[in-house]
Amino acid sequence: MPSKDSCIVRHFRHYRSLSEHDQQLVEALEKSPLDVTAGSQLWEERDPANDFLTLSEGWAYSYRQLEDGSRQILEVYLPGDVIGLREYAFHQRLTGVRMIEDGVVCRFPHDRLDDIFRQSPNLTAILFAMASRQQVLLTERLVNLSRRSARQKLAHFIMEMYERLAKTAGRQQDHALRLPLSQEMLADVLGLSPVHVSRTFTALDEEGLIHRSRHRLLLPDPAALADAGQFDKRYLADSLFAAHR
Amino acid sequence: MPSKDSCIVRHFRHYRSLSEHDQQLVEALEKSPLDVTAGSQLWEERDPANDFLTLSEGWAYSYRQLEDGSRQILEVYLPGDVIGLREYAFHQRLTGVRMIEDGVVCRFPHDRLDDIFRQSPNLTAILFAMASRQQVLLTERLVNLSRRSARQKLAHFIMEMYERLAKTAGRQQDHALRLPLSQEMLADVLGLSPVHVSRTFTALDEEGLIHRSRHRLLLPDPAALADAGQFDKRYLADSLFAAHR
DNA sequence: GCCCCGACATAACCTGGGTTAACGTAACCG
DNA sequence: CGGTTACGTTAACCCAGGTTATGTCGGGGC
Repeated sequence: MPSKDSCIVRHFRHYRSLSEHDQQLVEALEKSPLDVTAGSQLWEERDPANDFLTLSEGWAYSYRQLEDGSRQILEVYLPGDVIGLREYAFHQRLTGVRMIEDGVVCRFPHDRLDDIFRQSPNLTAILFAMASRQQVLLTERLVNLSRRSARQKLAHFIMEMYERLAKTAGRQQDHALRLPLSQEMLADVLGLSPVHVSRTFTALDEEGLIHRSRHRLLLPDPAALADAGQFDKRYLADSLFAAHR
Repeated sequence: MPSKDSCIVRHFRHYRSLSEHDQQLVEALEKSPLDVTAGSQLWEERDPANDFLTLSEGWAYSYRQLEDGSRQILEVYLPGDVIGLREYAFHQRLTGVRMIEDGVVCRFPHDRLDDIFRQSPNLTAILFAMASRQQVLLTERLVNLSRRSARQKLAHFIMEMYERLAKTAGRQQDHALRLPLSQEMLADVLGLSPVHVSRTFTALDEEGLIHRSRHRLLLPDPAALADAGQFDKRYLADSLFAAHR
């Protein structure tokens, strides 16, 4: 038993406090940690879908590969996220998942989720909240993709990452973030070409909205960047009332 | 008690069989049916989010209104769908929802869901499967929006509706569907301008991939249309194994 | 029968971002 | 320390789809 809560347990606690029994159930999900290296494939489209992953360390992403060779990145996962909830009702994976950097993951089977449904309505609600949150993130990404200009897309995505990281890392109000994505990956997230990502980055830089050095970004004025990207953080404000009874 | 199952109950049964008690729980969700007219707003962005809707009759859609006046339609709901699962973990609505045609809906509070979590792991799994399915639909729409041409987008959307309707209506293998959406709404679904929807419709028509009369569509060769839209129905193949134990 | 109105069609013109391709630059490696 | 490789930059050119504007058609009211 770890002296400090794992990031998964912390993620669950974000929604509601856990009973002793709940905590044991959650910790059981992390029984078999697995080291994975940057770029390694956690699963592939059409693989049988019988389990989920908890991401303990490192970043990951899910994507769809299209017939014409292009690729759409659907979601970027940070430590603490549960991967694969999407495919609970499917027998095949519909998306691939890869690590962005070295990290640690834990697999647990769909059946384990059914155990939780039976044993803890509290954890069930938390998991439902996580699914809800992921759907909302996806919704916002969809809007970002279809209705915003390249400049807005990039600004919005940076702000999303900035806010999500602030939450995980406990409010790093330092106006900076590490974004370990290549411009090619950003292009695949935002539905742009890598070339145009570069152009847009340069433009934001020249306007003084961001400052770049390697994979580190400085945001001199996050509010201005949020404005440039029509970023409204309400969609990240997920929470759950305390369990009644 | 209705002599025939309601479409909600049928939707639940699609995933797994229901015990007597389960069925009563589901039917309780439809206690207060409400007639609603075409175009009426079921909820608005920023409304307090304390309940869900079951859609018993008619079509509905959810959307986001952007600052610049444009609108993105996120999802089209058909009879039997549960609306609002997305916002379970939020206290505010993040999207508006409107009826496309006259219909019947039933509201039930978030708390009712917690009751279900406590009383029926079986129904819980079904609801989780529904959330999973919705996330997958959203994922596919996202890919459609960001990576496909206007022609592909329209063909894909028509095929999606064709297949979804086939499931609800019990395989209407008649190569036809009723699509009660104006071209303006289609534009807002597909991230196109109404003008270009018209152009694209005409093009598909001239190629003989579809045939139009009012809101009725004929698909002389669904397979060809699916091909034109890179439509792969795997993402609609949601199901759940029988409950074990 | 005439007017109105909303939904769709068609054409001319414009633009944001794609494409291609050449070039810089940094990290790594033998 | 020169070569390789991956990643980012910059510029020239192009096109899918947006915009604007005008026209058509069908249905409802009177």
